[in-house]
Amino acid sequence: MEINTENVRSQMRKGVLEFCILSILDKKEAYASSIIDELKRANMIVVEGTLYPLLIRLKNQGALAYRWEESPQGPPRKYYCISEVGRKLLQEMNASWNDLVETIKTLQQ
Amino acid sequence: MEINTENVRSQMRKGVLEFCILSILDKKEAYASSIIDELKRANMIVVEGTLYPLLIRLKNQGALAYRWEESPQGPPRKYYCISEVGRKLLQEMNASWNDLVETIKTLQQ
DNA sequence: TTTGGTACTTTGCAGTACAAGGTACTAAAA
DNA sequence: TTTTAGTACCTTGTACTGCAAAGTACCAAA
Repeated sequence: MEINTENVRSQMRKGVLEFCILSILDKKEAYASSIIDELKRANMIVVEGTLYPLLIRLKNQGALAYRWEESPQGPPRKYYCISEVGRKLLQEMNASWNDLVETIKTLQQ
Repeated sequence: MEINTENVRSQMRKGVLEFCILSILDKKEAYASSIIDELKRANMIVVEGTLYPLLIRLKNQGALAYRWEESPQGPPRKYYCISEVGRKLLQEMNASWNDLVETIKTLQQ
């Protein structure tokens, strides 16, 4: 078996992606492609097949809402925004993330 | 659907667990139960059914080796220690982790 | 010889991310 | 008019990871 750096990173992304999406949408509403662009800028590569189901999942949980908007070019866009439930979830994720960072620090001493 | 804090934390642990195990074994060799104890102290709850397969996986990848040792009480223990391959893997995981922490910081600004 | 504690192992399931392919709308080029 | 390129959304099947639950085995004390 070989060591695969990409897989290591991919596995670490698990469970953090939702946190990232909510963080992005906490600042301003956005549609899928623009979210992917922002994640890319932050060095977090994510593909469509990952993001779309995730957005739908969060919407079904009541953490997000969306509205359609015409695009200046191309098909209409689905703009997502965070809800009250989503903000609450984001707070919990923030706490969980900070705990995890502390845990790792502890283990490395 | 309900928001489940435990699930949030559990998902975040994914992909980080291997990193934690390697970090622990990088300091000193240990057997499964003692690893679980150390993780618990660091606030990272992990159960046997998770840890044992993970240790076997890492051993099959060549990242770990083990030796049997008699226990003062009870059945013999399987002491694991990190290998050269494991150290290399740990270095990569360290880099990936630091990148991820930076990424999250970026997204929260 | 039975009970309780320690330790290792396996099987089946659930959740997440990815790869790959598909649909549909718009506008510009042929 | 038809074709092509670009944008955007969606779905299906697969791989990997962690967890719950149950099982095996060793040892010592009651």
